[in-house]
Amino acid sequence: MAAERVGAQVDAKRRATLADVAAAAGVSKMSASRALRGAGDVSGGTMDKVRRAAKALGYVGNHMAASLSGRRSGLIGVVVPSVSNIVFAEVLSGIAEEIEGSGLQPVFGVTDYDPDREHEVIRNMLSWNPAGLIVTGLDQPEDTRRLLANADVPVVQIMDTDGTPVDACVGLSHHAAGAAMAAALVQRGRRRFAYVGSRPGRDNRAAKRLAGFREGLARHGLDLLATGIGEGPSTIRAGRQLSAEVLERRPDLDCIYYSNDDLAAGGAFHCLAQGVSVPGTLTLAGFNGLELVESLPVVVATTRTPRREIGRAAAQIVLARDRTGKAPGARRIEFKAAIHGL
Amino acid sequence: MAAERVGAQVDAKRRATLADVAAAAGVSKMSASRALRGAGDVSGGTMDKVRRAAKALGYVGNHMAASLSGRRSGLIGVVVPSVSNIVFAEVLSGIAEEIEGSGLQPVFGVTDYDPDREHEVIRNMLSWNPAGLIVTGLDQPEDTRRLLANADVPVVQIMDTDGTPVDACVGLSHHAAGAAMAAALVQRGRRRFAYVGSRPGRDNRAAKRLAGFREGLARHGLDLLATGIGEGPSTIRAGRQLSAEVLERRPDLDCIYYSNDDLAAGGAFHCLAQGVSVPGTLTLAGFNGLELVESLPVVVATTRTPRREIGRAAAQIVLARDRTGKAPGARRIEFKAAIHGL
DNA sequence: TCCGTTACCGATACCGGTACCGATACCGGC
DNA sequence: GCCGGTATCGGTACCGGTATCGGTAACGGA
Repeated sequence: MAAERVGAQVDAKRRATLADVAAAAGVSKMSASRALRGAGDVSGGTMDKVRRAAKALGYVGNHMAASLSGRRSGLIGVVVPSVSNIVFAEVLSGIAEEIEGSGLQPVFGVTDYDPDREHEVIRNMLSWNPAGLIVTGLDQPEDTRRLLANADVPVVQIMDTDGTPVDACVGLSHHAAGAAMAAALVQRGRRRFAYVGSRPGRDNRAAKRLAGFREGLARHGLDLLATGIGEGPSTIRAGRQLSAEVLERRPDLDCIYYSNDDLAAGGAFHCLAQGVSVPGTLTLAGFNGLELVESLPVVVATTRTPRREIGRAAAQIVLARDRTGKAPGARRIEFKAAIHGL
Repeated sequence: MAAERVGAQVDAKRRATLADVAAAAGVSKMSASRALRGAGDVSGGTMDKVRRAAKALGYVGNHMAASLSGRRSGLIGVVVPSVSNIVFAEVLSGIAEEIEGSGLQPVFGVTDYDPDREHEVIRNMLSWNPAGLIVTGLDQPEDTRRLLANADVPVVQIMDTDGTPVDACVGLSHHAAGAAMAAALVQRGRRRFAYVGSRPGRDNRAAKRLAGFREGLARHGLDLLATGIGEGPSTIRAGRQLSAEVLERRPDLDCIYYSNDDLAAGGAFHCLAQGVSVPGTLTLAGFNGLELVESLPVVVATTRTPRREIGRAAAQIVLARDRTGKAPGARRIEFKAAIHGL
């Protein structure tokens, strides 16, 4: 008894389907499908009969069905350790920017730096059979790598290039970044170093930077005089606290290298509060090149990382593969990390 | 010629399907399906024959098919104006936290504060027929509201409660927050106010705060003596710059209210660099309660907003609806915004 | 012994699209 | 008037799962 309402919402509740649109336009499902997605072989007349019908019915389409039917999925999986970290948020932002208008949608999963959860999240992503997968880091355990390798989708590992990607990678060498910072600091006359970081073992890119940093120091016969390692997450507050502790233990330091800019900002705040002259008496160096650090009222060194660009480049690789089918394309994109504030 | 390899990967390339698993386990697709997702009516024996087969084949499943077939979709759409803004990133984080383990995946869209793009993004989300939609803000244009209202999915509008939600909303009253901050500042003896914000017209929650703030001042017969409005995004740098400008025009100010904490932090940095005593000579007030502001070496007032909790609450509403089918549940959750630093 | 339950399983019909390929109509050229 | 070609269209068979429901076997009670 609701069947005669042809032009209106087909049924008070049920969403209009392609079949409804086709019926309303008086053509077949196929023609409607072709017309709506602009695939060839449709006459102008049919075209706008269908368009009109679709609009009248408020047709929305169903990506699920489209993805199941055609091969292409329209979803791109993004796996990051954390979203509340501005660094990854900006990567996401770059990805979103790049795929804007491509018809793809980013779906994300958060691992919280836990390898098991990462495995689970990736597995879950795969079951959406996405057009591509962007995952953070290069050091997945073997079973996760297998999972990625066997999945028949482009996989881009981001942030890091110190290692061998499963498929493609976009990022920078953290080892080199650490070493470069050490070299630059030594060149500026710094000799008495400490390192401040947090949650050892969770973020192995930070570990690579530290390793590089120590090697850099070692090349000049130097080593760290102290380290301050926090248990909690890398916050400004933690940076402030750890800096205070480390400086109390070794008041003779002339430089602190932080595992990231949040901690470094905390160090700067500590120095501002204590009247320690930065970078004169004490030089501080972080990592990431956050806006925060670069606008501080004192100069703090940092390594700028092109987060948005990494996101964009990764998305580009996926997009390219998605269009060309299976072209290998870029396998490894390494951005150079510029030191700022020295 | 590859057909005889039964126990191995079915075909070098093609992913194993449920049918493959079922065949390998010697049961029907249905039994395999039931076994794998733990839906009742499966014997223990069948259960692990299937489990074993699935593991042997490296079966991953296909959410697309499941979502198309069953009614439930497994995707939850999140629409935010920006991800690189830590505020929204934390909301995302709360959402991800809450739906962890529920089998749902968040898929996000970025509107960049553009209503047209928002409409497009929401439309696009809808075509994934998600289990729910979480969109930022309460002030969508009429056609977007219709789109949301007609969609047969739970819709939660977040961040704001000053207005009428399409379905449900979770957030806080920005108008009240602005007014409360004005009252608190006046009570602390401040009289000569300026406002610093950016990009007028883009962020209408900021506009609501400003309106509330002015009303709060008006209640004491006061008004803003100056405003500094930036053209670009709200960055620390912009805050620093705008603060300098406003103070140059009106050196007699005793308080600046910022549209958010990023700008306020910039103000604090300006004061630190210029040796202006904060909050003695000049009181600064921001909005959001970012960690950054609360760990500054000077005290800056701010309104704490429960971003992660907003995300969680919104996700909870969607989850509840998803399980119970169509229970109305909470329609409006208003968090109180606490002032900090005064 | 027979029947009603209960527990488990499988055939079938979809879900809403798209790929593939065959059908039809219309055209110009011979 | 017939033929081949081009431009459009539609029928059909899926994509890979799940809901539904009917069927079978095992089991307990009368």
